[in-house]
Amino acid sequence: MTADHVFTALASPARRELLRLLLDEGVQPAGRLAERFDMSRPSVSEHLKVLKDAGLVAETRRGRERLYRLEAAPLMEIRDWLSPYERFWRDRIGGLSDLLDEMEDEEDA
Amino acid sequence: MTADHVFTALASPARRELLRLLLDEGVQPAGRLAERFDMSRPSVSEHLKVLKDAGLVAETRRGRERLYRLEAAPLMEIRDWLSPYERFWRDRIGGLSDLLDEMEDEEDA
DNA sequence: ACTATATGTAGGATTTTCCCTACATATCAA
DNA sequence: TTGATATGTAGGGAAAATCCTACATATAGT
Repeated sequence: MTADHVFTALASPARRELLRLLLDEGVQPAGRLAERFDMSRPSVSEHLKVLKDAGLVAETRRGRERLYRLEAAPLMEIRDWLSPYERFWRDRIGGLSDLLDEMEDEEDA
Repeated sequence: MTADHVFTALASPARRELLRLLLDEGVQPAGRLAERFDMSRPSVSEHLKVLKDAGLVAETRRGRERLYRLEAAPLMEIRDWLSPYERFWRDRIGGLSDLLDEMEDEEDA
């Protein structure tokens, strides 16, 4: 459930696709999700486990199937991690921070 | 330089730390960056290469050293990827989308 | 030219990830 | 109870990531 787990979970295209499916199509049982992949069902199940450990999905048991739903909250951590960088690429267009960076660099020149 | 490369690059704590150092302290030569890590200098060099391939850093040669600078633009892609999920976790507090998700789920009930 | 410095690359050992095929478990339906 | 369905887990093999120690290359300084 740490930020590290979240970054790791997002590193896999298959897992990002799982999140997308849950976002676009809502809660679904594991089997229905697995159908969409060019991969064995147990492998998809493993990916779901990684997502669950990262807190990105939650499961609810309904009869013999398990419904997975998106838990987007951990993505807030990614957003928070990202935000300090926004300033940087916004300013680069103006070129001001470029100048500042150059000056900073002169420290060891 | 694809989004996939960026996600992969961000999956490593060492590489995220490199980005943070460049953000907080500005342009630096490879050696000064490597000093901060509990890891061999060549390993840090490899991490820098991964970041460079992802477009997250750029290098400039100055004499015998290579200055690395942050290139935050690819992080915009991450931000874009993230944005569709914002709606989701914002709404969950109100509980409205929970209801909608439940309804969507009833499709196959 | 010669030595020291800054850095990337090669090659390899270890660990981790990814994906598969069995198999176990639980539930549903007759 | 019996058989089918839905799903997770075990075990293992192949591929990729990670990190290391040499080594090669280029520049700086004397």
